[in-house]
Amino acid sequence: MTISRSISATVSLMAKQLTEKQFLKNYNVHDFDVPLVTVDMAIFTVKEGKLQVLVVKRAQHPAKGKWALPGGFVDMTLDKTLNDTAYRKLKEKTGVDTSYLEQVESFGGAGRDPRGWSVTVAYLALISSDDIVLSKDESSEDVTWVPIEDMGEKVELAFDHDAVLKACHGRLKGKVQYTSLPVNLLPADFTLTELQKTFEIILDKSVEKKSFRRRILDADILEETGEMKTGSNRPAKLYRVKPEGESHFFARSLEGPR
Amino acid sequence: MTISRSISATVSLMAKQLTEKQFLKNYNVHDFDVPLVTVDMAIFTVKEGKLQVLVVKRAQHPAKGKWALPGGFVDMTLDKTLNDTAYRKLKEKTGVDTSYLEQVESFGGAGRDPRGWSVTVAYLALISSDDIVLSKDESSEDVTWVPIEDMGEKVELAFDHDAVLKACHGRLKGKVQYTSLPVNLLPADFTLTELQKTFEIILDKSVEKKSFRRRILDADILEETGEMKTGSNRPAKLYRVKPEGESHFFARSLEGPR
DNA sequence: CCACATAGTGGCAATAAGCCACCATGTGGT
DNA sequence: ACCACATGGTGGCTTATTGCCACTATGTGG
Repeated sequence: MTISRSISATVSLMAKQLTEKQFLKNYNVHDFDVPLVTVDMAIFTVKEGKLQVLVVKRAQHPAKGKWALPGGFVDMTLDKTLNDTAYRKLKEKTGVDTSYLEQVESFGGAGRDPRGWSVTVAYLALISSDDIVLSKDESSEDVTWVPIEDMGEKVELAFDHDAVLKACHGRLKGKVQYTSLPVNLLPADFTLTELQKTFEIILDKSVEKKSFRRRILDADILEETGEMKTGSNRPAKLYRVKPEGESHFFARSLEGPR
Repeated sequence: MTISRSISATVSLMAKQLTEKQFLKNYNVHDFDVPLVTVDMAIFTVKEGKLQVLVVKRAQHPAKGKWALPGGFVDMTLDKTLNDTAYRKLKEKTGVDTSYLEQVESFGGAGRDPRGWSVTVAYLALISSDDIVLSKDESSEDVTWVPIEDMGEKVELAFDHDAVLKACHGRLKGKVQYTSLPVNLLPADFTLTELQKTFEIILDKSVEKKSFRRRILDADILEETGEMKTGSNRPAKLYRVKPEGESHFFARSLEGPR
């Protein structure tokens, strides 16, 4: 039984605690109020023509001062489910309380956090950049958007958050191939061209205009607002997502050029 | 370090322990060896023309005597990752140590287990019924296969395992639409008709023969063994999965008849 | 008032699935 | 030995969906 710790005062307590836990486990008795589980999330938005992720500078040890995905411990007094934790964290960091949210994968192991065996449940969130109200001052945390292409070189993540992010990014790219997910990255009203651009940014490749429009329109998930987006050149029809038309699955994936 | 204590004697310790944990959490110090996390799995096989799931009769409280999905606590002394736990559990229950294994979803909440807030990481496993060596006596647990269609009426699951199973079954059905997953439910060598039947059993609908064969063969994931399956009527070519041809994704989903 | 950029469409080619009839080749009964 | 039968396997057309690309439509701004 190895216990390495800097806080010497707790060492003796820990030893006893470990055996108590072991004992309790053997008798199938558990009623702890602090599950050793965290939720970490990859919150995506499209800003300045780039897919960006929200990262937070850690204010506490371990990895103090390093960038990490937003997240934290499940709070059993506040959260009834894991989803509650995810929504709470999303709200804390972005001010957004309704958005696309999806559980992606859980990462657990002895090596991923210096504090020992831990589990994190990774979530994917998509929000419109319009909705963001970054609460920089609120918790005096440094919060910022980083283009996904800059991750790894310009910004390095603590713990195994690079793997967590990779899983979330992979899920996003995968789903975009055969669903209408990207509508969740746009404001309520948008043009088809804006939607197509969003697809292209996520897939990092161009999409054929006619095919794209047919696909989306035939799916019958959008409705015209009646308004037009005016600005430069020919105005474009504005669309919004039909009620309950949120997540449509297509029979074929969005292919690239032959 | 002795672990000899009666359950009643631990009650008072429980209160202190909670505060110790709270203390530790506040200082971001965690080094417990018993994460309050379980892994539960839906182990599928196809037997007697039916998709079946492995269930275990619980030998201990809570839900003693009720059926449940196989699973259990992460053992930090044995498991380096969550996948290790899953593989260990799979081996314990079926004797199989290599098979298709995939993490599906995590379920966490205050209400899912009477012992309190808990998290389970659900896994999906596919094994060939040939490989099974049920270890009934080993842990004196009652272990049995149940056709998925009998779940709910003939067999009820403890905790929220019905939801866990539903998620795993849903994942399986979803993936079978556009991958070659079912090869993992067959023995090493099989005929195309056997593979097609497996698809049909999982999807619970018939699949067009020619379309199916084209799809699989064009994907170039199988190779002929050179042997023929003889038995009744015209013998059929035997195939096996090419090395690294395990999980092929198709551009289009497997549709039913129009 | 005209060039231009962007919105939106027509129509055919290419791809992959559905459909179904037909041929191939064993086993087993007489 | 032979033939009915069940199952394996294929040819070839139809249908559905996407790719392709040129062409038309309609505003803005000089």
